[in-house]
Amino acid sequence: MPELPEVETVVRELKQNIVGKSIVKVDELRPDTVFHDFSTLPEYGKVISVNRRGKYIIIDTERNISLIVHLRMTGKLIIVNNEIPVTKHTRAIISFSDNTKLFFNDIRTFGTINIIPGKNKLKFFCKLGCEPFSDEFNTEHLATIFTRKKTPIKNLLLDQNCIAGLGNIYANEILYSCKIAPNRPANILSKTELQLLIDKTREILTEAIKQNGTSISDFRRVDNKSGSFQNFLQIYGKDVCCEGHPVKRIKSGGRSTFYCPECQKEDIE
DNA sequence: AAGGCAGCCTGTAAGC
DNA sequence: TGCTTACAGGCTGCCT
Repeated sequence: MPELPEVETVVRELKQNIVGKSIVKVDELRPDTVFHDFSTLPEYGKVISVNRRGKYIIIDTERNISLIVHLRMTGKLIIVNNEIPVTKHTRAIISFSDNTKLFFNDIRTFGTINIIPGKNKLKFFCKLGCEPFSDEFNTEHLATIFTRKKTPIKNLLLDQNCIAGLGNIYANEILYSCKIAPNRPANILSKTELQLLIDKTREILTEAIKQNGTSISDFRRVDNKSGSFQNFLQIYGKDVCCEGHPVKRIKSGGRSTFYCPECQKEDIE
């Protein structure tokens, strides 16, 4: 599942491959993939930058148009030349003037491409929470947004309006690494635990980016290669934790939650 | 207001 | 063997 490290991996590879190329057109092969408010699709010009915000990929162009891609669960951006055929999962194609193309393949069809005027970017992302690597991600900020939130901490880690970029796998890993039980109400976490949460979040995301992300089901890089962080997972999908304790699996916020009842305390230390 | 959860979708795997 | 069912999960929107 593409989460922050997987999206960051794609963004870094796109930077090397499409910056400076002119976008000729964007074709939608399946309805409800490409969204825009233009009466006719605009001229794009060259790609001037590729960036990430949360799990969104932002492609900015010369003519001040932004293509905002969300991979959701199974979306992939694959750089291809003319010889590689469209598959039944190809939802959209971004074509460049040098005849290379960027295929947007997505088995489950939840992924989207939004084409918006650059000036609307702030509005597009206005509800999104803080970036884990930003200064805004600090204990004071977390204490503020967690106040009066009795929701399990795991659910809040997944809430993109609180923190942008975490998904189910990394939320599990971060909480195990902090020895915090996933069902702990967010508002009872201590200042020390919040700091630990911040440190471990950055540590795990940094290592995952270094490993080009986690290919636990079907994440692929732009050259269709896999990431390797799945080899370093400590709790997600495991039967026993690294201390040898049995791992418990529950549903929280409708998602599989793996935790070690021995290591992850439900009470404040 | 806040929180919980169905629904969107399709491929895979398990169960009968 | 072949059908059915459960599951995976990011995000929106509805309901309580």
